[in-house]
Amino acid sequence: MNSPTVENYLKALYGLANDKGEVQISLLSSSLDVSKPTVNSMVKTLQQQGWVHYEKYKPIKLTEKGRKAAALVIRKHRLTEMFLVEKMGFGWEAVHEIAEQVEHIQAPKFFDRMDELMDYPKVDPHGSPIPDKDGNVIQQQYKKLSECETGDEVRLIALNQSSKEFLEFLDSRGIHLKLNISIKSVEMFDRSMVVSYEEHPSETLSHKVCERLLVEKI
Amino acid sequence: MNSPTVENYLKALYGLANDKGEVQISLLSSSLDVSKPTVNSMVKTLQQQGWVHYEKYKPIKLTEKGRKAAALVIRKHRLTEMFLVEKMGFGWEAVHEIAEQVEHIQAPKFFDRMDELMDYPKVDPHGSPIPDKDGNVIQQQYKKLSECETGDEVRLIALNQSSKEFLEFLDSRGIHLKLNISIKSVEMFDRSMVVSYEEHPSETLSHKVCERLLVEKI
DNA sequence: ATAATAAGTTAGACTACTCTAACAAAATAA
DNA sequence: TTATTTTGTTAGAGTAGTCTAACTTATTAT
Repeated sequence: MNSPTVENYLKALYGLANDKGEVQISLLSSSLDVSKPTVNSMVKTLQQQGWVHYEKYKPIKLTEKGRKAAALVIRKHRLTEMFLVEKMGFGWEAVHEIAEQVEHIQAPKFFDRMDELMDYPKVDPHGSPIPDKDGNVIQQQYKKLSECETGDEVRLIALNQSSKEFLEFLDSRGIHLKLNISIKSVEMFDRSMVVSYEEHPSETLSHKVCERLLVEKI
Repeated sequence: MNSPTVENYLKALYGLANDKGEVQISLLSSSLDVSKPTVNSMVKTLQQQGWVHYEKYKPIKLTEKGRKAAALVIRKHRLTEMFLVEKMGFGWEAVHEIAEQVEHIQAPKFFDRMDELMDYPKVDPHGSPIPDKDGNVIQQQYKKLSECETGDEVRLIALNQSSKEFLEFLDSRGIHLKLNISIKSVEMFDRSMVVSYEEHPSETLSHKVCERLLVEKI
């Protein structure tokens, strides 16, 4: 149906959209690691096929059809990641690369079966929500750990931009989803936080790290 | 690494090779459903890349490098088929289409993990051998049911050209791998066979069917 | 042995996706 | 407000894989 290339453009547009749902050509270009002229011509094609709204010199915006198609690609990606972790025993840092390929498979039954075998998970191994079959996403309520204060008791529910390196860092500190964290203190100087959790009575986390940990108060 | 297209050409060449390991352009053309000029030009490319031996007007032959690469694609295909049946609950008639896509994924760990989870199966759901990681295949000993005689007791170990329709036909008769079959009689006229197995005291199988059932004597 | 048929090749074109070089428009800063 | 920087566009080209039309070589049948 859609080529892997088109699916990748849609997925990127979905993820890069700002509050107005708009994306600049240069952002898409750097994000997909293709040249701006390539993006420019591809966006014209996507526009003709009804995936995006686009006018010269204006930012790109997904159409409703495009938004839904993008969500379904993300659904395939996140179901795959969850399957790889839950049913195949991969670590959460290893699954993104494989899912980047598996997400382009055109076989709804394959993904539906994964979904069924996992008993319809709501989130992927990084806490990101899995869109439903109609492309609807349940947006969770969370705040950044960096926005919390001394004395707060929180639970880790998702991650922000989870790169392989970041995930390996979290592994090394014994940090995982659903972990309960107590904030011992916040350093004024660099906004780093001293926190405790499980067998770790005192760990210091930089502001960079705290911004990527998404939590709920408990 | 290799494009899906190249992987498909290699796989087809492997499967279509005659006893000398040779394949004609027109056979590859009809098998891949692309035109002969397309095959002609693609084969020149494959030759330059060292996948095949090829000279104008001569049949195509895989090089050792090509043979191994083809076997590894087939390995990915058959591991996937087995995984879909054993671990995901698909029927043997549904797995080929999905495996056709999954086989092009470039992630050795993914297939190694399937292999491990299934405890290193030797054959796929249709009884075809799964090549090992070096591309070596253990060729099984079998004969066609059509070559057997009245009174023979045989066990079904593999299928020949298992199309979706053929597999559904077998399902409808309760025929599955490892089934023990007794040959009651062979009809001279059309070479159909009357056989019995399990709860089926008498079933007639056409010569076409019997040619595709690969068995061993017991 | 020649005619008919099948198989293979060449030439030229097309689509999808990509690039670089050069230039134009928009946004930002002095 | 003008100069500078960033962003976006156009033009032109390239690669992988595909096609049809026309032709040649090889095989098969008479």
